[in-house]
Amino acid sequence: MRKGEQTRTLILNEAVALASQLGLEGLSIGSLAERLDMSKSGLFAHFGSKEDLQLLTLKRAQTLFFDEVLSPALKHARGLPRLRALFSNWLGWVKRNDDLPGGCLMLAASVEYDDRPGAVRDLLVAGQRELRGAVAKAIRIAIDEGHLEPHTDPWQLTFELFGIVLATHHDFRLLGDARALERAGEALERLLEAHRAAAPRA
Amino acid sequence: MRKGEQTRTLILNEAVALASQLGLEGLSIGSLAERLDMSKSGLFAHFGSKEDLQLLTLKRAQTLFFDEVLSPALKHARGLPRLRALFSNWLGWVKRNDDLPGGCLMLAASVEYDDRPGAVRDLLVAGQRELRGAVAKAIRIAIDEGHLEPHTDPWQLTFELFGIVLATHHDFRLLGDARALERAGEALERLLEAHRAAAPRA
DNA sequence: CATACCCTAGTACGAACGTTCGTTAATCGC
DNA sequence: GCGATTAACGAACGTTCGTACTAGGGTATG
Repeated sequence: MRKGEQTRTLILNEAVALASQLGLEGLSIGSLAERLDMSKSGLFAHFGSKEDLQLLTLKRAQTLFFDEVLSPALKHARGLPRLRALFSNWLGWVKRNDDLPGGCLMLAASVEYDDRPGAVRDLLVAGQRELRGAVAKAIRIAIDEGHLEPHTDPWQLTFELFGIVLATHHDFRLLGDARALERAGEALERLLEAHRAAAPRA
Repeated sequence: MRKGEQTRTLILNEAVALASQLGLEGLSIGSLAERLDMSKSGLFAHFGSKEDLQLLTLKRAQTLFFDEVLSPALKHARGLPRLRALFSNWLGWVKRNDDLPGGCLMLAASVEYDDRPGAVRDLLVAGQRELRGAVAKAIRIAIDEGHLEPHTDPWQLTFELFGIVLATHHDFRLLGDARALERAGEALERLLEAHRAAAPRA
């Protein structure tokens, strides 16, 4: 890897951490440079504009998410086990503090850009659509496997799962309530129980 | 009412709208003054500092919320009717566009300040605690009335209700998905059904 | 080892930020 | 209606913002 490319990666990693605390808009080139012991201009040269930096920062966070939440879940058995793994990984992502000290960046950016049209918002929407699709697919597979009852609506269940994660994030981050994780687990179980197939096919 | 007091109210109303779009941090005194055809210094004189403006803006939004969501719900019959009214009002708050063009200000501020200690965060936490307490109380009443089964955990149910609202806000605001409101209704029904008392006492 | 390129730092810019100042104009209580 | 109080203004403060330049040193390739 070229020198520039590796410092660029270094910059983006720090940018993800900083943006998770200050938001994508609050993330400033000056403070980012200071954190990395670089000059503002030297850092800026890596990105043509601030929007580029924001987009690449968001993309980096999305990649991290898919690598650490979605991808590992695919290693688990199709159906409920995979769905549970996905949920568990997701909660792990929510509470991770090392490279996301301010909580999920996509979530923060969603609130920030939900009424600000542009490339950032488009990227957020695309990522969210991809995530929803993946969850819904996992649910559909669980139905096919006979783990969930056939009448289960994958999109509705995805919606409710997402709600649990959002509430967990909120309680864990703002209120500092660690019990939110147990609450999330309980909510998941009740949700799955309500849609559990009467008699497993296999 | 004194002259200063009424322009102050005018300022705060506009501040709530602007902050709902740009966040409490993104809300700048200059742009706010421009919107109101005032001078920056004239506006600033009403508040000793930007943090004061932020705090008063947030308080105004909280008052609006309690007046339009919680308070009207108390007029409905104790138990499930009141709980449903509360939820319905809440969804109405989420989708209102006139004075909250950028979505719920408390929610935006929560994401912005969840990792920024200070007076703003404290106010947010206090408001959230009050809200949670009110919802949990409504649930407890519904249990006492025999509408929900006695083993229902009010805090757990409050948590899950909150999750549904959060997911609705997200889908409605970021994805522009109006079906989120129907999804929320369906999720509420499933949740209430799971906790419904077998035989109503009254 | 030499050369070409790629980084990075330095400097400067106009604009916007929150804040303070002194002053004028409007409003209030008597 | 007069005098005291309050509301609003315009200008300027120092700082930080994102963004252009110009050089010079480090790195990788021939």
